[in-house]
Amino acid sequence: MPEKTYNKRSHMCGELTVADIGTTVSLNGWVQKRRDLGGLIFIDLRDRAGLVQIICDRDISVEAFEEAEKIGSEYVVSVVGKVERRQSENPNIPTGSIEVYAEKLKIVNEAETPPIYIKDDDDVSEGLRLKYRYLDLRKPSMQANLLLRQKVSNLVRLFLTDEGFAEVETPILTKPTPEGARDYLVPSRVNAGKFYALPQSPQLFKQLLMVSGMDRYFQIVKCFRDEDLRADRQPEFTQIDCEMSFVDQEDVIEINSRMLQKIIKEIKGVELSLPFPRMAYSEAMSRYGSDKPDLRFDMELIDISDLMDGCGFKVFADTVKNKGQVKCIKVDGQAENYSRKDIGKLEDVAKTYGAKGLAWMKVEKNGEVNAPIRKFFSDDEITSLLQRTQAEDGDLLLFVADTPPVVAAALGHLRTELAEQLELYDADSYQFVWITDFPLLEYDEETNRYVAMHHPFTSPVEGDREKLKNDPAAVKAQAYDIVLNGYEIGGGSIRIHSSELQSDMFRALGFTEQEAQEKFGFLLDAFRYGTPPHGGIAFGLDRLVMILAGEDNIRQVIAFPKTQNATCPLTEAPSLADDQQLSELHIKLASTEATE
RNA sequence: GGCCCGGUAGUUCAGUUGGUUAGAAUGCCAGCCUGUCACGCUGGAGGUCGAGGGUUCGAGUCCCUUCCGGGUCGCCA
Repeated sequence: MPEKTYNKRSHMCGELTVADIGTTVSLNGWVQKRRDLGGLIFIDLRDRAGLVQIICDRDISVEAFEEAEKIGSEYVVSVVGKVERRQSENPNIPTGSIEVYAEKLKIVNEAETPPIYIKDDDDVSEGLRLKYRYLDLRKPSMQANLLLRQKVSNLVRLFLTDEGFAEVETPILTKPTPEGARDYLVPSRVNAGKFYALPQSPQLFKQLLMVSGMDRYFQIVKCFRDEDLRADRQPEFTQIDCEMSFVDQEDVIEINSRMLQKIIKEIKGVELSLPFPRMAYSEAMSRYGSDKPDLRFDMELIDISDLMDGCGFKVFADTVKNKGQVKCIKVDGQAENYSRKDIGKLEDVAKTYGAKGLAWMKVEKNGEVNAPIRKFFSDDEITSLLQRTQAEDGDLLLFVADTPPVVAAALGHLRTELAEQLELYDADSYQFVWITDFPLLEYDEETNRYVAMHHPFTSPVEGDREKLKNDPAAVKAQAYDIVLNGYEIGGGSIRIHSSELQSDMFRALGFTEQEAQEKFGFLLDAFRYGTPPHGGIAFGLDRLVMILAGEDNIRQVIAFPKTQNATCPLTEAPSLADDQQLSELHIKLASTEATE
């Protein structure tokens, strides 16, 4: 047997403690740092568990010392030595009370100087980090995030399995789904001119599993949407996907609330009480200007439309006359701290969401209202405004007048922007809220028809079935989103389980019988053979883990994410296909540029 | 598709109204150093200023185009 280049490992570096003093250990890891004092060499050796200091002294082993003189950062080395208490402790690392005297030291593999620093408090550009992701993932924080992710997945698997859910895999090569996000298409070689799509979610399959009597299903599953990326959006992402038979909305909310409660308990050690708060969609929009309100702080939107009806400020009065809204938020005690320039920046935020401007008033310490628009209002109007807003001396009021959706979006985002600036919430708190009673449909100006707000398989609430035919906009859905700290982390619905109602739904969406049959015929067929009432939910695992990890983008909790261009700097995907491949797939490129 | 920010040494950045040979820190290399832990000291190497074009006597700096990264609006049932 040839000698191995490394010694069999006895311990992980980061796991050694004072209890190991006196024992001889065998460690394998990467060289975080070498400190060469001339006659004495210190090495910080790193593995997944952490760092430990190795000391190389000629008096212990000349061979080990001479080997240590050759090593550089990120070399892979194998060390055998005795654990000793340190002469002077290093309180900055968990193993700081001990060190290992190297008796044997082997260089297992050399390393080029890494292009990025392997340490947590780096500020290397993300493009480089992704190009050298295998180095980036050596950082303790990134490893911790991946391990946290696994812990959450495990908790979910255990919990759902205990609750009687069966984990079933569904196809990745499947049928394009209209009515949703853009699909990733996969050409079929065997069926010329035809395409699979990657699933945006296993929606239809999980419903079919209910028809087949699996009763309770879950899957931790990759989903794909060919849409533009954001800090919390990747084109491929992971869902915790669940479906249950013979349940209503309350059942789904109950069981999933318990699951989330357990996750927060196990991961964060925080005991949240159930039930989580609920809020109707319309209430969330009117009070917080968002269907994913961050309830860690107040600063609610205050409707002053009625007070502004016929007021002297034409912008407000006209908005109200034209069926618009005037709303404001009150920023407690910040009148002094926001200069005109600061407010100008807030106005830019509001304008991003379609507001034409941002009006403001400052209530001075003496109770006087200071604002460029003060002159347009009577004293009575100011009095009732202050009364309505409960504004006190030193408060800042910010107003937006526009259509209800613009007012909601502008003030809603301003609210969260201000909360961030003013640190109005505890970063370690976890505030869940279920948003319910969504509209079933919304009118799409572009295509001049109604589209499903959730998806076309969502059941209307019991009483609204008839309205589907004569007043579609008024129909409420049995749909629910779960929101955590202002992030939508999951959503679901009770599904339609009768083929008649499903047909009515398709009609409301403007599908002909034939179109419905072409696109979803297999589902409608299945529904004819005895379908249980069913419903479910899907969570965005990446987002959930992101929040639990305290990160502000999901790339930090995904091992190999894509850039904003949906490319992978590491593998350089996507890439060109050669002519042979294209011809096998019966594909001819329209643009010649891409073939160069 | 739109808007905003960024791209200068391996890395993170500075670089004035356009003007000498583009700097710093860190990393890297060499030498010295037996208790360091952001080791220290001395010396050294290292640049297509993202790319292309233009204005100019002269461009890292101004203009145009383009590529890349990030944020965001639209989009994401």
